[in-house]
Amino acid sequence: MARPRTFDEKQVLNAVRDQFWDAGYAATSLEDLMRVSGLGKGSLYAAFGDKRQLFLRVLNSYTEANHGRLREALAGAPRALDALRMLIEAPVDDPAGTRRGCLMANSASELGNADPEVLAHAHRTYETSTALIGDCVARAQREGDLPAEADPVALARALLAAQQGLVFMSRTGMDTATLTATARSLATRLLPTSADD
Amino acid sequence: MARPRTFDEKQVLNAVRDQFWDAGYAATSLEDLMRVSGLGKGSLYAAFGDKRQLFLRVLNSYTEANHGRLREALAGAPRALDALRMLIEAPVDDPAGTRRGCLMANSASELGNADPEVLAHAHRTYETSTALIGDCVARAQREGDLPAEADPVALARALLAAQQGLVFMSRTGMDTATLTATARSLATRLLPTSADD
DNA sequence: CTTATGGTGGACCGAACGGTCAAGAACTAC
DNA sequence: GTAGTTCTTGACCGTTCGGTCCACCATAAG
Repeated sequence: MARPRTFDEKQVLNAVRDQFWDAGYAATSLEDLMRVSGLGKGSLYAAFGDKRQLFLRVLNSYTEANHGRLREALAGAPRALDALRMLIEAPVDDPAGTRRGCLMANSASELGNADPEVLAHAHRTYETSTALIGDCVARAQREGDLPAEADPVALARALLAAQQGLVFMSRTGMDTATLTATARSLATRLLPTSADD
Repeated sequence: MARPRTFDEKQVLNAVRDQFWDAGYAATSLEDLMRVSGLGKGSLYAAFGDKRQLFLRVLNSYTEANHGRLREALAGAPRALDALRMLIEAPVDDPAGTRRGCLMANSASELGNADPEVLAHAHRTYETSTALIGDCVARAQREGDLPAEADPVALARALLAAQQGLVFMSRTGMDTATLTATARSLATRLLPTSADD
């Protein structure tokens, strides 16, 4: 009935996400968004609304994708403890050139005070992550790999904080070897097993 | 010989620091800086150079002040272990209204990809912090409060990562009680004592 | 006093910003 | 074919940006 779109929405959102991820929200101009998406201003506005709406949409799809991957990783691991270890050591695998940190964390840092919605989104994201990790901790306890007396949620929060801290250090350009050592150090202390002692 | 300045440099730098801290670098305009400092554009430029130079100067004095305070806290504590505990639990004390995170961390997140100098500064900062904390860990080991077999620097890095992670969670608006519990959870696991076991 | 020196504040600049809009192009339904 | 609808493009708008510049001012030295 009408002219069809010439762009793929997912591709555009990915390109826009990378731009925001690389430069931050404020430092990304509409011209940047036009360049990376290949769309004109009018098309961008008609399809996604203004800059902030587009950003929030990107942020949402980013965290949803992240949670999906986290869910898979935690559910798919043969032993829950392995999944938790990988969670902590994952930040290390980022190639040295692409240490952009976590888009959600970067955005919360940049826009926290100015945009309560971003802060609220970050808060919700961490709650969901905590729940996912907490379930995995409980499973590891049932599997006998973690002491049963620990509170799964408290440990999950500790793991999440440690992971975010690691992502941060990674972003500052810490060399891979040191980063790996730090991740191991944290994993060993936060995820004690009888083998470690 | 000439007209004296009518402003106090430290006051101006503090005001400017708070502005950058609240709004971030890109979202802070020269008009904002004029408002919070009470100076005209000409005075700002004559005294501190352009926006970026002023920002870098603020960042430097911020981290220096932070390291000074850290040095004092670590050196002044009767027992080193107490200082390390306080290091981890400090993020909790931030009043709920002023959860602005760490200026250095926020800046690295916002400008990391765009300004290598900021990234390098963050890297140097973390190295210095690690050294300070590492010394304190070694002292705690000498005082018999921490297992002697652990590598002080590795533990220092783990503590630093955990602390940065906590500051992050604090920034997202996590309620104080949960934040406290998370800090305790981390402190207990990263700083084990015979009493805790 | 006069003069030299540096501080101050605001007018001014070109560029870039986010956002709007209208005219035309590409498609489907008929 | 024609009509109707959506998408695309780029010109255009007012605002704000970071930065420069200069006339003016307050002081100290002589």
